[in-house]
Amino acid sequence: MASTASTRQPPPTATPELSSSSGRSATEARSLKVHSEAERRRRERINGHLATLRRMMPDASQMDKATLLSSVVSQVRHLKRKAAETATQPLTPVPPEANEITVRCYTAGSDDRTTCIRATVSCDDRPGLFTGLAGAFRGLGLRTLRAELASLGGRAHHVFVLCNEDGDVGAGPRALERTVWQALAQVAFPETAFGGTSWSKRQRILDAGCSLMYSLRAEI
Amino acid sequence: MASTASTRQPPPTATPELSSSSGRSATEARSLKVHSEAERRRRERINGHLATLRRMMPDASQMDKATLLSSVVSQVRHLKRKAAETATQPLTPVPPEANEITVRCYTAGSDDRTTCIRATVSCDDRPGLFTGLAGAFRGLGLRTLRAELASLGGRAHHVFVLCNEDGDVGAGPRALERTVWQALAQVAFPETAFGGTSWSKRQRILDAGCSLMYSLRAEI
DNA sequence: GCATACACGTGAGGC
DNA sequence: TGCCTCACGTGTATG
Repeated sequence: MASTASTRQPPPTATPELSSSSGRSATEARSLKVHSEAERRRRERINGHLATLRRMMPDASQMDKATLLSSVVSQVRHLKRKAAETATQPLTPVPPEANEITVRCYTAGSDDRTTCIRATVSCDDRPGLFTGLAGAFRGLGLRTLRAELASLGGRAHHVFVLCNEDGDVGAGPRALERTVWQALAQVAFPETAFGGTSWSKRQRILDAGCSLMYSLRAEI
Repeated sequence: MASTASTRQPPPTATPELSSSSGRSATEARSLKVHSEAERRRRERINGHLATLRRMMPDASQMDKATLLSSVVSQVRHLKRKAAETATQPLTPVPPEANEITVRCYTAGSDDRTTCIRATVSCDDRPGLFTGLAGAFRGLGLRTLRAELASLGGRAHHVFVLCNEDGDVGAGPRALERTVWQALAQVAFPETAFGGTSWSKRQRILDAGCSLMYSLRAEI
């Protein structure tokens, strides 16, 4: 099934016996000719666009028409969703209502030497918050590779990607995560006395006093 | 041209005179029948996908097939470009090689009371740079609304959206831009003694000494 | 009448 | 061989 499709040669256009011999009047025959020619032009237009689509789709050179169109349908669906997602996500999303700090430590690159940290902070915004968070990383000897911040309606959401400057994880990734988390918590929620509240496992602590939820995720 | 296309009724499937009367053997006739039926199924598959595409495209209900396909081509092109743009833009792009600080002051919202500033900084990365820039805004009484930072290969690119905390532009937007620009320059390029170099107009200064280009843009 | 667009059945060629 | 896909010319409907 599915012959080469795009490289197929049409048979030499067997000219429909135009004149004489058949039970056709001359005008009938000519009108039939212009008709078939118009129809061929129509086919060429359609197949031209089909060929263009084939070139635009991945691995579509051997697909038959129906399969090609079906893949176009999926591709359009996929692209539409992707465009819609990224259109609302170019910057960090609208700051969520829940207060939350997440810290995840991972190794990037082919060698497992480069340790990266992804940290997010959602909290009430206030003057100096951003500076404070940035300073916290500096104090920990972490370099900021990427950062995104959105502030809206008194709420702020931050995303940071950091790396350990000396490439040394020290006491291990879990301990590093805990340290970062505590440093961020001190800046983001200074009013809350934060001890070493149960980092050992993923947990959610509902602080009834200020109606805040602090959650700590060891994985994502 | 272009009849309703999607609501067209096929003529009642004029069954090709199957048996008898024609100069066909019975097996020939039957094979011809299964052939034409297979061909119809094939057409139905293709047209089914075309109908799906028609539903997905805007205002395509009256298009003929060729026009529909041509609009699908444009749509896919458009979506691909959009997806590619936003895919590489969710974070700030790869840090450019040229050193540059841009500051633009504008009024956001329906009322012209809210003054915003968009500032970008491209420079060599170093520990504490991010903290320094964030601190510069803090020192100027500016609140950071949005921020993006990318650091790659020793280069860093920052985008900030700020607002004046007290909503007061003070000596006017141009003066504010100048102030912000100078503060950022002091952090980003401390080795360069930066005077009040010609803010008055958009300009580019090529500093031959360190092969850096500082450009200042009053508009974007 | 003319132009256009569609569905159809058929022949040809590829696995 | 049979099954599949394609291009073709035709009949027919619409404007």
